[in-house]
Amino acid sequence: MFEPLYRYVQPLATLSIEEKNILEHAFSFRQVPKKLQLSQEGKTAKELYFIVKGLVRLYYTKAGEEITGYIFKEGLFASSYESFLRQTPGIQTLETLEECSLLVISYSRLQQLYEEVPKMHIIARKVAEQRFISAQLMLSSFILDNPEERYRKFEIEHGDLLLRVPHHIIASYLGITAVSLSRIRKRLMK
Amino acid sequence: MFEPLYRYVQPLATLSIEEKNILEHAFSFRQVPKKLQLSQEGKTAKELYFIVKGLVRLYYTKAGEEITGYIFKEGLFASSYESFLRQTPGIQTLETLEECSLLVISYSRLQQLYEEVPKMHIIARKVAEQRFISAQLMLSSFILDNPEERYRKFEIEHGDLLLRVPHHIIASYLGITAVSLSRIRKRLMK
DNA sequence: CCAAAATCTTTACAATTGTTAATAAGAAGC
DNA sequence: GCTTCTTATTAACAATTGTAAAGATTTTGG
Repeated sequence: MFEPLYRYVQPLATLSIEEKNILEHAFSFRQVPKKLQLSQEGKTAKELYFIVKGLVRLYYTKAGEEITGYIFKEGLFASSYESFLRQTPGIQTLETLEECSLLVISYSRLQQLYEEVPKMHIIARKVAEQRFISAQLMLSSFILDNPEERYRKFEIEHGDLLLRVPHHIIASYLGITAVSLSRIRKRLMK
Repeated sequence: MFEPLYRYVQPLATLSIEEKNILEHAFSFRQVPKKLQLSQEGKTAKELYFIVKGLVRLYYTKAGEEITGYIFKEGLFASSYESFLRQTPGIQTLETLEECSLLVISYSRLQQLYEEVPKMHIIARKVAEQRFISAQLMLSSFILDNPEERYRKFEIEHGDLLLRVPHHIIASYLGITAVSLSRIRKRLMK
């Protein structure tokens, strides 16, 4: 159950058996159904999730429409980070796209974990740095690439999601409409 | 000289006089001219900069054109983060837009600082988290807003830069061409 | 198993942006 | 001071995207 988490954390810092034990008691396992909202727009996100199995998406609401900001896969931490880190109401909603197996930790329990395992600061720093690099990479794709190029890169990096996730969700993630995505796909077929 | 740095770090963690002393010896002061490249595409970024005075921009090169990814103002840490954090060659170039007063620390010296002042892990974690939130905010503007809205938000948040930075640089930062920016500005005048 | 909802594609038209080129004004360098 | 480079705007046209609506197909839920 904890193997995927260790596979993620291991390269960031080496944990002793004792530290691993504390870690395992800090997280709780939770199985959740599809379409469950883990945190909601306007509310403060109280938990951080590590995805053992399943897909979770983060979205914004604009003019009644849901605009996807990120799609979290297995083996990643997922959260409405802005709200979670600041512990203030945010504008993001976190919702499962599939039935999910999650490892869950609350904000307060995480702060406690920082005290108990100081090494967690190093891990959290590196996780934050990685997330920042990943966000910057996505950002660069928006200023460097046009929608078609962005779709092509998505296909290469996350081709599996094209079969697991509705296309209108992927379209909004790419910053375009479902109609435009359909046109791009048709264009690239030939 | 170190006041702007403390103003930034203070809210993240309280430093003792001793820790401040170590910090001040870790950074060196450097005055640099306009248009100096602090780190270059294809090379590994060796230093992290805190901007005491001046402006620095980070850009990508595509088809011979410079596409701006970020504009760093006074009171911020600036670096080609991807390259600096991973210590591998990156695709970003960091260049001053004005004459700058900088506090400089090398990668190796920073690692040493982590050892000497463990509290630096906490500070670095929070800095990384803030940068991540800021990158995510920019990202959300690309999927939620059209270029015109993005410009309006830029005007509100960074209106001062419209007078300090050439518009074609701001245009590429907004993900549009200088021509399109000029049209948007004209449209909004009326 | 069936009705309702969700998904994907297509069409037609409007709006916006990109591209290329030309011009004019301003700043920088010698 | 003069030339050169940079910057900002505008025009004209092509290409792309957005919007709205319709239809076909698939999936979902009871």
